[in-house]
Amino acid sequence: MIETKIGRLRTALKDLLTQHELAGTLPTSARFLFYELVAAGVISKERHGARRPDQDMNDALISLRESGDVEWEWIVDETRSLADWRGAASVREWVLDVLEQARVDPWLGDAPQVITESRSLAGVLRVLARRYAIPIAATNGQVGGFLHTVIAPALHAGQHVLYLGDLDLAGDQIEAHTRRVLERAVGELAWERLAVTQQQVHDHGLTPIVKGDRRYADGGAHEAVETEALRQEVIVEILRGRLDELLPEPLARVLGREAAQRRRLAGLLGQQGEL
DNA sequence: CGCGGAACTGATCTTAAGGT
DNA sequence: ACCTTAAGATCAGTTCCGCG
Repeated sequence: MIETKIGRLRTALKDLLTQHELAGTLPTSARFLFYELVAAGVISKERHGARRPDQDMNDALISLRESGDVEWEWIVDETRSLADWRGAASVREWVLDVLEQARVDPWLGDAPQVITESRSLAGVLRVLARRYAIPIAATNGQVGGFLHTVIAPALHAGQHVLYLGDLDLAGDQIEAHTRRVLERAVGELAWERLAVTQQQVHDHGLTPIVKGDRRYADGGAHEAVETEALRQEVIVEILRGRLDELLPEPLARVLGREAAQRRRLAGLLGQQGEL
């Protein structure tokens, strides 16, 4: 067994992914794995030279995926997507194809909007958002146009916004800016910071790291806790718990009605023959 | 007060160089 | 030939500092 740096990283990654598999938190993202390995003390967040601290891990991850030790599907790439507008042989068949995606709104027209700072967080929360039939978006750091063109038009005054972002200087600035832009566009929102909060840092015994911000003449030293410092499992539970509290009706009942309606509609369409 | 430049947020991949 | 490390690329958008 060769104890190389990349070899150790591969082993640590493989173990970590096995844990994710057992915990049911797959897929995950490279960024989460990185922070979890940092938290576990396997790798350092400190930069040595010009190479970024996550690059060794990414190299290890790529080789694991290419060798087949890690399923490609276990890691989501938040930066890329496929736009697919293909049709079916007939409209009837198309409707049958997409019937699985048809949802009943458990929120009576007032679903909360989830907004995350990082793409990776939105990626791992997406399965939950789908189950609860709510919209989810990542700002991906500082952003302007996207808020005006996509998010604001889908929001209304008073709507619940559940925000998840880093607990640090830049994270606060990003949240404040996001909220300012959206509230100026649609009016006051029921804005709630779900994570990371000072309370969670306390409850989960998280240790803030000291970050600098070289935009500031004095070095801008400040304490910071990244969202990924809370384990993926914990973040998922935080959102799930809040959504359950906000739901006007237990989710299981709505999902039951939804499935029954789908079956009836599939039955009706099936009797129509070729249209 | 306006503006340019630098720094920051976010994510991942490729290529070159060095070592065995 | 293969493995590891180093360094670079790419993108949009916001915020802060300092200068004129």
